[in-house]
Amino acid sequence: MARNSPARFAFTGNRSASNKTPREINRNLVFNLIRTHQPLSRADVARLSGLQRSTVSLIVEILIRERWILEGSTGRLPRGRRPTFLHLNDQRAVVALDIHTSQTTIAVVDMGGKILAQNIVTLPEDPGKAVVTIIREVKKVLANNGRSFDGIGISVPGRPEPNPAHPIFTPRIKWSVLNLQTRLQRATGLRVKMENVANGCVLSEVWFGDSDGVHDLVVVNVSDGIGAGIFVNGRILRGKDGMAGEFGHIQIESDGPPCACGGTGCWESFASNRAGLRYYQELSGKPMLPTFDSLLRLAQAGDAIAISAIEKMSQYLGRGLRMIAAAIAPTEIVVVGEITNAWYLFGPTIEAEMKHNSLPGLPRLRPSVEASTARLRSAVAMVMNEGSI
Amino acid sequence: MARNSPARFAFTGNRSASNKTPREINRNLVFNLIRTHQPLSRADVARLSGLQRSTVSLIVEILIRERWILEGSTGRLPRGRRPTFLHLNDQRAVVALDIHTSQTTIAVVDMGGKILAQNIVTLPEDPGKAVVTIIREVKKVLANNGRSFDGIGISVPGRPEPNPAHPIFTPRIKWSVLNLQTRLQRATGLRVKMENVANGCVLSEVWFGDSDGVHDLVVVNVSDGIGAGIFVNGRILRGKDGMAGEFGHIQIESDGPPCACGGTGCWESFASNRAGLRYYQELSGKPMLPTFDSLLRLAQAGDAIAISAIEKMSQYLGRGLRMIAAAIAPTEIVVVGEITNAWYLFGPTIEAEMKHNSLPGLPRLRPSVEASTARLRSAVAMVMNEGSI
DNA sequence: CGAATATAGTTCACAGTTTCGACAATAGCG
DNA sequence: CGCTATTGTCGAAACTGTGAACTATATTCG
Repeated sequence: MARNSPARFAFTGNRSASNKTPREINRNLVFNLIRTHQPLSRADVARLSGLQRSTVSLIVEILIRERWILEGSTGRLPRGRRPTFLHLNDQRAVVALDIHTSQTTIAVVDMGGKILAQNIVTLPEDPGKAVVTIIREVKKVLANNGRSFDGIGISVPGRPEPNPAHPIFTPRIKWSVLNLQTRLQRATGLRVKMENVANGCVLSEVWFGDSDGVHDLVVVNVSDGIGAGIFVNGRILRGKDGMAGEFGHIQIESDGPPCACGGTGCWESFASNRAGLRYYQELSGKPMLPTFDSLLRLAQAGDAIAISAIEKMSQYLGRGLRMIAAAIAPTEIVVVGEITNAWYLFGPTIEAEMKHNSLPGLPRLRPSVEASTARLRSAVAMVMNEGSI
Repeated sequence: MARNSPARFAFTGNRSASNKTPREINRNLVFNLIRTHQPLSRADVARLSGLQRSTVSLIVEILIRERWILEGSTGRLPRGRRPTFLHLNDQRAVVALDIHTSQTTIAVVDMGGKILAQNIVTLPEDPGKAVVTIIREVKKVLANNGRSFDGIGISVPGRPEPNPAHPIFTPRIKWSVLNLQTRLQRATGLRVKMENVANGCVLSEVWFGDSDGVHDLVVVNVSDGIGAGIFVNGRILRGKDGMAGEFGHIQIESDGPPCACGGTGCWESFASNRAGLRYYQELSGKPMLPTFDSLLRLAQAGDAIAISAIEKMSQYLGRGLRMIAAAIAPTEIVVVGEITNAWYLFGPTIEAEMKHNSLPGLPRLRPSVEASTARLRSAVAMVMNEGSI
């Protein structure tokens, strides 16, 4: 009656495989191993991938011919033939745009994630002029570098999913980012990719992170609003129209303040930078501070009211992260935003609030180090990643 | 400067591919096509899969030899050779267990999802006796059927993820479900798989659903508590220790009633069946009704207080679904539970509340038809699915 | 100094796949 | 009966990874 159960039937997708499929898979595997572990010899790659040395040699030959990787120096071993190290072709690079409401950074990043050049531009208020300025600056970068560029990656706040049915969900940026994408593409001839900030940071973590087993991860971007990038089962959870991860607009109190989204009591009304500034105003009775950085500086200087405001903001942050933990149960939550510049003021309160009354198995919490670097590096991942994440 | 960009580098996983890999992929593809679209001729499969007819023939030969599928009758066409229809081998079946707090259903389900036999057992309170009863009943089923069984699939409330670090999270079931799994396996020699109810319904939707492009989907199980199964990017989102989808324990009011999880103001305290019963008690001043079904019957009979209680419960359900929509942005939310037996009392209020102050792009909302069937059918998917979903 | 040992990288015959064109089987239609 | 269309099979060709044998190169030890 019982039957030995040999093969079962996995869902391997809806596309059929040809006899070229294994090469495609192994090519990706070899390249990604070199990308993340460089320098590496052919034999190293064979050991890490489980492929035969002969197969690795064939694939490496292709990758060299296509100028993705280069042969470098030879290594030294206790005995035996010396290995030839392989590494990424660092002549190939992308242009990275990191667009904020206040300022925009334009940079050159090589395929290994190294930032080779970087400058900050303040964009004009006028939508049309802003786009023109960006295009001009990008062209300047392209002209001033002898390198070949593989594309342009843009990190933007909001949700730049190209669905004509819904307007782009980019609060507080007046000009159309979608417009920018097509115009840049036409002006430069390069592939232009765009990603939400939080998703961009996820890509950076995944492409340049040192963890081999890429675990489930949520990146929470705390800024004027709060958005999250969700990485689960090896892919970014985008959802319909790219709207997944909008935890900032989840109602956490029924009698909360109104939000720009039309609702009331949204999490970001209680836990964003703007909420922190509001708390300071309410507690101090003084006029609203001009920037969140000024609140941080006050708190760092020991201002009791500023510290209280940050305390309150942190409590709500922790409560929201608890919500994310219950919904997604990631192994790790990474926080991005201005608050990471003074994490010691936030972290303990956030962690305490998360631990309070939560389900078992809380995720690790970690502030992003060098988030601006992460945003720029994400451009590489955007250009390289062909919709596979 | 610009470079034509041919191949990019997808993350295709960490395992290398051999020259047998395409066969494995195509075998799965062919089988799943036949499984979901039967009956189908070889030529049909070739058209649907994009594979050559010759390749399909080779794979079909294997599937027939391994007794997964059978050749059936021949079709009739306007002209040309008559096709031979292929269909699942309906002699192969699994045993399905649908465990509730109150009662347990045991059934025989063939690979096509047809329920061949079914009987309901009331389990003794005592943990040890309950397990013994289940094993006895399963053995009875195995003996009374001439069929060969591929395994046993069990649908349980709670989170039966096998992590020794955390106790199984199965509220209100006293005996260890993990214990049941190993003991059943030993007693029958069959592979025994277990899944949370909500995830099981997701599996049913995905394996037996008529949609080809399997979209993102969240199944919300409304019962004594509320749990959700999340299907995104072609896989179930399980999260750390299988704890993803615990929306029921997200705090939606800071001053809410205490919850069994230790927190306060959890969504399920406001929107579960128990909440509905509590509302009725509060509004009527009468003692607590014995079952949720009795509340439904009162409302169906026109009892104004019962209807009010359901109204209140529905509002909170809608609010929570809005939360799920913001977090996951699925294309569809399927509701499972007793409330689907009187959906007309709940649906309109839930939908109205969801629409109220939500982000653009709300998911479709749909009550599950025949949820008990879905739970039983999920056993097939559990047994067949080798961790690929 | 030379042999032994060990490692890196290459070569080649072979087996597993899909593809693609050719072909046989089969049916309807004029 | 011949024409056309469709299904299913066959076989050569192309692509791929495997695994053993082989070359290249370095260290160590007698």
